[in-house]
Amino acid sequence: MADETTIYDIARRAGVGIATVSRVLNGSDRVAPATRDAVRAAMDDLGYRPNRAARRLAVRGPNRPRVVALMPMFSTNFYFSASRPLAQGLARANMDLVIHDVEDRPMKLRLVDRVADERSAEGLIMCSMGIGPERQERFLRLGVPVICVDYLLPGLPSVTVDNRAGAAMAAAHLTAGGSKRLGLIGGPSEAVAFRLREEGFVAAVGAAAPVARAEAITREAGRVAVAELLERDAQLDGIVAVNDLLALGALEELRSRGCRVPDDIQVIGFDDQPLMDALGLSTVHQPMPAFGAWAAEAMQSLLTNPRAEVPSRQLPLTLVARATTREAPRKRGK
Amino acid sequence: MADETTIYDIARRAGVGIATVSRVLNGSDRVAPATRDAVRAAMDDLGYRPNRAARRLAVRGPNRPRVVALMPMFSTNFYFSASRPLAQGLARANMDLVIHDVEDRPMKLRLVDRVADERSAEGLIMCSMGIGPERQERFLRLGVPVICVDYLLPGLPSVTVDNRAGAAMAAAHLTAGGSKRLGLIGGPSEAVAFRLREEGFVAAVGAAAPVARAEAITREAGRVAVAELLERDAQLDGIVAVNDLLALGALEELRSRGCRVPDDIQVIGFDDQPLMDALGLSTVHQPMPAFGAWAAEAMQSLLTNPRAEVPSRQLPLTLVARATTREAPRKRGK
DNA sequence: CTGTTAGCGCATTCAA
DNA sequence: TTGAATGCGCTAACAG
Repeated sequence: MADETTIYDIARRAGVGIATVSRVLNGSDRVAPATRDAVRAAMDDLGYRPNRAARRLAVRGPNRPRVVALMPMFSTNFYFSASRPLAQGLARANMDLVIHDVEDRPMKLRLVDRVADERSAEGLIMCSMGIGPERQERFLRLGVPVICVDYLLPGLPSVTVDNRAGAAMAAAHLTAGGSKRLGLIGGPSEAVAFRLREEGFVAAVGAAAPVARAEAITREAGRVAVAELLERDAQLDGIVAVNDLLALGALEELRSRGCRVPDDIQVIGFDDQPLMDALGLSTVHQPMPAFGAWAAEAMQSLLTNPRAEVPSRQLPLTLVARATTREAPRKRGK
Repeated sequence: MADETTIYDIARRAGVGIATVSRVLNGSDRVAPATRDAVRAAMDDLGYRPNRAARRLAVRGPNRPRVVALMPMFSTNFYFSASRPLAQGLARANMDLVIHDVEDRPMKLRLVDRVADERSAEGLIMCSMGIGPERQERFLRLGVPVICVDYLLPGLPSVTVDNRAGAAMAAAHLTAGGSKRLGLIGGPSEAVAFRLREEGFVAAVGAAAPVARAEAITREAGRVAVAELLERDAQLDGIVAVNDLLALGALEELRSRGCRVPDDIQVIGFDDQPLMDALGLSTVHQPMPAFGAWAAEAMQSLLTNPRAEVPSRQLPLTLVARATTREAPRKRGK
């Protein structure tokens, strides 16, 4: 918008030819110091910024594919764990990765439309979020593959886990350990994964079980949530949290109230993010790096052969029994 | 290299004009299905990939500044914590962030040269690593600002902490708590920050103190390292680790051997990465998000005004006394 | 519906 | 040391 000054402008301003401008731009030493300074002065005056696209086109720079990944980093450690293999996989395939931290829905739409409008990427990775049908259609027409990570979208390749089943598994584990009255700490409802886990829990335990939705993915929010749960039913003897941090917060609150875990109340989280083993939290393990690895591979094959058949994949969820539940630990206890 | 086919090639191959090719490329519906298919077939045959630079130039797409950040994500959680504010800050300033996970020195050099050769970025952020003088000079000539995060490089704006002082502070804390014989768990020597912390420790405690360098930044490596330390001096009663994960591993090993921490041996880490409070690890706190925030701001001002004076900044390190050391916790204990 | 013709902003010969 | 001319690959009118 504001940046429309070109080398022609500055050439005129400095009273030289565009070739000279180009020279100082590229740090050539075949320019008289005097003219160089004049050109630089002109550039400063006009607030000149070289146009990257034009430069690359002119130098016939390699046309490395670029893929942009949209992710709500806010939530958890999940994205960090998933990003690494993603970045490495794409790098190996010689592709650039642009990561955008999406804060809300409007921002998501803006970014998505931007890559479509500006053709700024040859591939799009949506993490934990969808993309409207019309936009999906648009990318299809543009020939820009879109894949989903941690989000199931019919018609698009995606990696997911069965969140419902995972939550049910967690509940069953507590029940097997002897808990009779379970409660759930849910998460912000914008996150589909949390909603699904909540559904899975309710389906398994019954609609009568108390549910408290944390407002953020923090330990503090977890503490608040258990408090709410206990207020609704002081007899609760089992807590399922849709996320490890929430479970950790619950744990802290319970302990500070003198509750013994897992003797009085069992607690289980979800994700098995790093260090949960050190903290002894029982949880549902999600193979986070596998999400990123799959995405990198899927994108690569899609960019190699646009009509490639990339099957969606459902990653396994495994229960990891540790110190906050009563059932005997099995494998994966690490 | 391999990708030199242009719309001219596919136009000829399909027996149509380049405009038509461009149309199918952009998903226009003003193309006869038959010709569309023919064009697509031609594109497939020739393995055509549109040149992004050319498209952007043609559509007069906005010339959003791009900054690439090189970081060795391998090491720790540090980069994750620092990346978020970086990404958000740059996004707010309307700049694109390309993150590269650098695995080793050769890779670093390749990437650095690439952004210089291809003029693929208007700004460069080096995390925890340097850039040779000649390359630095080259970027200067190209007018591409380079800034350093977690690495002190004379002549370049940088954010750092005083790693030496931090390690000394850690050692002093153990001493104040009564430890007489300290040992250090160092890190891989490629990482300058670890080297500096080691130096700081040695300077404070004396060259006679045992040092064991972990081969990786993992708890397992930490266990191995303490074992080595104890073998060298079974009377050790204080361990300083250059990183939290290493300290955690040490803690595990010590406990598994029946050592009581902090009664028999005090342990302190470095970084204060997330969850360290929950684990009760005493450590030296590093304001990780501040690194990213500074970088975003510095880069923005540099791109706004190339000749802006961006002063380097040294962030404060604070000691956080928790359950693995004997000194009474002060502020920041959380 | 489709082909022709101009640029987009810059790097680069090639002369001067 | 410098300037004029040419082309990079593609999109966008403008004719047909």
